[in-house]
Amino acid sequence: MSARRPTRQRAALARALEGSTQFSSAQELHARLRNEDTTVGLATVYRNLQAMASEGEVDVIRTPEGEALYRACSTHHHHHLVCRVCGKAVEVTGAGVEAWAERVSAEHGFSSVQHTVEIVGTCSDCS
Amino acid sequence: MSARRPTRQRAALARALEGSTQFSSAQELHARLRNEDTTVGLATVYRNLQAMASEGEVDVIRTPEGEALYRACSTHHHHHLVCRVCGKAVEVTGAGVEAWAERVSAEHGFSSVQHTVEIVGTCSDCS
DNA sequence: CGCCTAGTTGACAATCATTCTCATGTAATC
DNA sequence: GATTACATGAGAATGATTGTCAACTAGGCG
Repeated sequence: MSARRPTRQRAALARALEGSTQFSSAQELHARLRNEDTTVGLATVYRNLQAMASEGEVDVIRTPEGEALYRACSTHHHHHLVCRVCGKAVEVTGAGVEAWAERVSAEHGFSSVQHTVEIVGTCSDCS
Repeated sequence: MSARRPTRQRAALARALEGSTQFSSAQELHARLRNEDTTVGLATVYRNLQAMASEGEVDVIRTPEGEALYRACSTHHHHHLVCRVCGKAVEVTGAGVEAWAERVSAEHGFSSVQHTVEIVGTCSDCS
């Protein structure tokens, strides 16, 4: 919970994340920074992404291939609707889903549940 | 879509999958086979797992670390409630969730949608 | 302002799951 | 039994991610 120290690298990474509404891989973010003025080490990108994720500042999803994708994210609980072609992501909420997850978990005696919901499809621009 | 050829290795893998109700990684399955009489190459395990997954014979989920886990699975559409401690997995269905996913997708102009829902918690035995 | 200390960084090696390569094996067909 | 196309296995290759460790720097202190 210690306040992390603001650094040039961290700021650049945050900027790169804010600059896109789509999910990007760590590698992409690293490359994007490299193409600009700022140079940030790959390990640093990973470290900060991890830190930001555990602070809830970014969201993480996984491609079917298992690669992690990150995106700056508002802090309320929500899920994603992702275009499989262009990667565009829309945040969606669903009170019904939350309730369903709770109920199902309780029915089976599970506690401390978390859930992930990802919807993948083809958006109107790409179909 | 060609019928795959039945082989000793494929059968052994199928048996290993049937033998457990929990999700197992490809590495685990490979090790389990190795400990028994049957020896199956790691590449073969991956190849068959992949083939079986695309035929819908097994389900695939990903650990938070990105490792793929497989499990023999009945063919109807459903989701999983997984214990984060012991790995026990319960199949759950939720008509409400399906409907919600459809509606949300349509609202945003998405088509050909697929969705994944995973609920992770601590089961009664492990809490 | 100059110094100290602990958190940060970056280059690169190391890991680890997964995929690729290609020579060899084998099920199905004739 | 001969043929052929698909399957297998050993090991190399890949590629994302993590670990290592010396060099760097933000912030507090005098």
